[in-house]
Amino acid sequence: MRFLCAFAPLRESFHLTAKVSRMNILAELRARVAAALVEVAGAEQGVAELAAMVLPSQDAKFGEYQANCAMPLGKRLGKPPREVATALVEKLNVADLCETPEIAGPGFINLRLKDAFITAKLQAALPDVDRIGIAPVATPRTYVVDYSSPNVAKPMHVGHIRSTVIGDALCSVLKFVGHRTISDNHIGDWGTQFGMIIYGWKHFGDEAAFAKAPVPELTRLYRLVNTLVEYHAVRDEALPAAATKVGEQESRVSQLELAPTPADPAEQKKHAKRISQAQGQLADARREYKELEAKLTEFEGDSKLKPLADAHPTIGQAVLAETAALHAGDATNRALWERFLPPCLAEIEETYKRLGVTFDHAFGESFYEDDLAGVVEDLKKKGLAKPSDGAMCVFLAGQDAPFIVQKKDGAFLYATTDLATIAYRMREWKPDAMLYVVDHRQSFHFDSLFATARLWGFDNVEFQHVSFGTVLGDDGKPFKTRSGSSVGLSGLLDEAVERALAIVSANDDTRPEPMLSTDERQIVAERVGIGAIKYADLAHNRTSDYKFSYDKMLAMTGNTAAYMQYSYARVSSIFGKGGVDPAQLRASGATITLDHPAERALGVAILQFSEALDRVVGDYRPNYLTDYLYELAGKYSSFFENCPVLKAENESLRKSRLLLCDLTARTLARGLDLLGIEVVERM
RNA sequence: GCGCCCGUAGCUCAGUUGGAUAGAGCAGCAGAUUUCUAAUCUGCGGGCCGCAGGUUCGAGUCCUGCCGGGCGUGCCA
Repeated sequence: MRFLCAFAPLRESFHLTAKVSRMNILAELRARVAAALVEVAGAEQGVAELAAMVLPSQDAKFGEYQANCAMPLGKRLGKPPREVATALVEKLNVADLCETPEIAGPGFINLRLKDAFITAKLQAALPDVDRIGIAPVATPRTYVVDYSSPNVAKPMHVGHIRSTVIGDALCSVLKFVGHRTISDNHIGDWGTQFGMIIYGWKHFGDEAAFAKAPVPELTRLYRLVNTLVEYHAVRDEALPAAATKVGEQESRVSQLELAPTPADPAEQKKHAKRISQAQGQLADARREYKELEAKLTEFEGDSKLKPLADAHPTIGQAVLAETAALHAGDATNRALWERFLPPCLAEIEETYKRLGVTFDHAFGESFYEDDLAGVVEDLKKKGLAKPSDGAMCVFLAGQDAPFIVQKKDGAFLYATTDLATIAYRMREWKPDAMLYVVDHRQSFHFDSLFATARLWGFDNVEFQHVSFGTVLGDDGKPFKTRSGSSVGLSGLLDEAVERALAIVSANDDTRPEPMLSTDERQIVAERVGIGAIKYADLAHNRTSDYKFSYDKMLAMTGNTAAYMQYSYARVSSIFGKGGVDPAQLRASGATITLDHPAERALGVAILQFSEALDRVVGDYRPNYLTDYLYELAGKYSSFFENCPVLKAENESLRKSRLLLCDLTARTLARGLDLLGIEVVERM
């Protein structure tokens, strides 16, 4: 399992071009600019790169898009940028899309879309109910997306949210854009944690408790064994090691303090800094020692645990032996494993059901059991793996630590399983890309894994560690319960829904006439609560850590699920209020006109949906989509404030605006759907 | 020690492969409600983008050094 990133994924521009979907406005403008660039400068000037410098404008006064390529091109050609810009504009054939391009500042080319073009595009999107006019990519790629990957030995917790939610969203977006996706939940069902459960069952198992509620019993065993193993590890290894470290730091500090003070002021400063750093490290070491000591004292004061620990002095090794026996085909352990696995999987499935997350496959680690020995053999045969300190290791250029594929006791590791998984996926699915949505702390593992896989022969596939940061609590430290254990996922969802219900009810109660029945409130609360957790996760840049806050994620203002869902409900309600059936309206031949600036801005925003999706795919960042949706909702609000719809001045204007509402609603709903968030018609 | 990541408004966070005057939400202040759902909207104040150099027509963004924080670093996943 991978639950437990940090380098940003490489920007592989050669993949970007292939991944970009069909002709949205931006892609079209880039193509037009590219053609002009060839005429002005010739094909050898890096046309694609220059054309990529057509970007959406940041300020409406510059039009909708701007081409920034005249400056660098001017540099290359040794001509004034404005002159180059003028030449480009002369050759630029965009009359069907834009007003006459304007040159501004040092050589920006500002492009303002024609109203007729906007309305034509919107009109074309109208009948396309599901895709809102977005055609699939011309050259689909095959993506394997590896996400969630919980450990079956213990309940899912807060650490699984990001992988599950981000992975699911990326899969949906990739698929919608037109790629082939294969989602695979690489469940941890074959590692050391199972040795713990097996050992626990053999010594502390309660048959009756298991019959009554299997998963809590297994969780109890896991926690118990884990505690006992930890006790011995702390007492015999960690604490002595911490003591040694304190001693080392003490002597280092005294050495530094006794050393003569350098005469040179700069050296003096460095010297003082070294001392203060060493002192800081000494304080850290002492604190760590005290913490371990306190842990030990607390444990030894526990009248139930201490005797158990004494009765199982070699539990750490015994657990590993159980794991090794399972891997070696021991009949008893195998039978236990087969007995324990189904209830664990059923429990996990419950959570996925609630989250609305599905997978094409859930090949756990155990699926690759039979392949592991062969993987190591092959690596040996190809000279990639060699023995070192009794283990089989792959030594990689530029890395101090080897990639260990087999332990000295013969057991395999997740490195082995991951390699077997890659081989399997390449053989069966022949993907163009393999995405691992796993937290940033495993970046070293994936660097090694990918490097090894390439050496092994899988060098014609894009490997991506789609890493993400940690979910933090209010204190800025990893989100934990007061007692220091990780927060269970299902409890987290419960609380979000509970709080959402209170908010929904309180709001509805303030109405002169409550709008929602008790049942409806419950449904809304479920969608708002779960949506809040998902959206909060997706709206943050995945590489940064973020603070988990119910209050913030459930807020009705700002970039939250509740606000987005509210926006959708508000748009939708217009149809009910006006007695308008969207399908009939679309078929009625009514046309869209753009008079008010707010209408125009909304129309352009709707057309830019596919650009947002392209950005998500390009960088594997769902927050680009939440940003887009938030902006779209903002544009709608502005439109809603300024442009009466049902009370429009005349019938054609009313219909035009209703069509804009329809497109907005569908875009919002589709966007949220791609993020795994459900909408409601009323809230 | 080495490697990776982060440092943006009082707080929580964005920042489109280097673009024009660095943006949201919250909090603060001032407004809008006989409403198309006010769970909303409008406006104001608030920033040596950690510090110092460098590259560039142009740097929050790229390079170097420093300061501060997080994570990782041979038999867990």
